[in-house]
Amino acid sequence: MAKTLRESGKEMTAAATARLRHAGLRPTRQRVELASLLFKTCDRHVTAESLHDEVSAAGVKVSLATVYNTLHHFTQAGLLRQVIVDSSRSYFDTNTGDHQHFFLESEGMLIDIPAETIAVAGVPAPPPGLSVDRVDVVVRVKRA
Amino acid sequence: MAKTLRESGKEMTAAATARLRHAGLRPTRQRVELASLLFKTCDRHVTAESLHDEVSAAGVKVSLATVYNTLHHFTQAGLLRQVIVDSSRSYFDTNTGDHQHFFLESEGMLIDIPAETIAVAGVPAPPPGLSVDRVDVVVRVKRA
DNA sequence: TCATAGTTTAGAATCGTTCTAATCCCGTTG
DNA sequence: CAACGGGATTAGAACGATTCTAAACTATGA
Repeated sequence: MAKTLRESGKEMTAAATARLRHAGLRPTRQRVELASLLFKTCDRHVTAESLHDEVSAAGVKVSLATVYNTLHHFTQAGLLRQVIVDSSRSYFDTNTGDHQHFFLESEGMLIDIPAETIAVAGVPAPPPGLSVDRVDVVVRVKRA
Repeated sequence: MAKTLRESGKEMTAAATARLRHAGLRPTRQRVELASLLFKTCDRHVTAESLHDEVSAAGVKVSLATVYNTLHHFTQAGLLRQVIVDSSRSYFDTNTGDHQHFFLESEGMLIDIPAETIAVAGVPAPPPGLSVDRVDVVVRVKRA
């Protein structure tokens, strides 16, 4: 038997709520809405503005400030990862595992590259007093 | 015989002027001043603001807008390379060759990693219609 | 149900950067 | 060497992304 839209909506909400609780975040209406959108599908890359547009288009009223707050809270809680590829916008990735990215600057598009396919060798020891936090690889691509 | 300050100043200016001419850039007073500072030593990493502070501290009057214009012109001319490691500021590197970076975010500090020491293997073919422009590796480091 | 601490919000503020339009100056020409 | 023409410089306004503020709201535990 196929699920009704209402039923799958409820499931989403329940899943999002559980995910937030598990991450130690209070499941407010706004966070549940945003989490539902973000984690409905896998490997999403959003900016604050794109997510705000999306949630607005879905007929839900959430302020842009809350989208920013939520993205940061989700990131701190380990639900998202911030990707730095552009000096004027921040991207957030729903894939928090070890992986890298293709970046198509002209369209602000990110594509995941699984960690297994790429290997970085020969990273030198950092200067004394410093330790490696993580190694980011960005493969910048162009049309044609 | 040691050179006087005035003599080395003149040499700097002459070298900077030649470099600008060679790059097809009109050697204005401001560009010569900025080029002298940038290329006096090797492997510098500056932001518009840090360079503006530096040139101002040297007692030279150059507007911030000109620093931005100049950094972009130098980059287009191949004298500088833009480094994207921070979603809120742009860094410019006087080393335009193939190499990578350590980035100490807490202090906005960049350190070059020679291309030879680091190797990236297994970069997959980009999606159809796209071609690789370049591969950037950023080793994010922390204190202690 | 109540209290409280955490959330949300509109709007102002901030920051880095770019734009505008007036002025300036480098290099060429006469 | 003076005049010219177009690129370069500039102050200040404008801009876009993000953060802040302070007031209103709400999830949660007692």
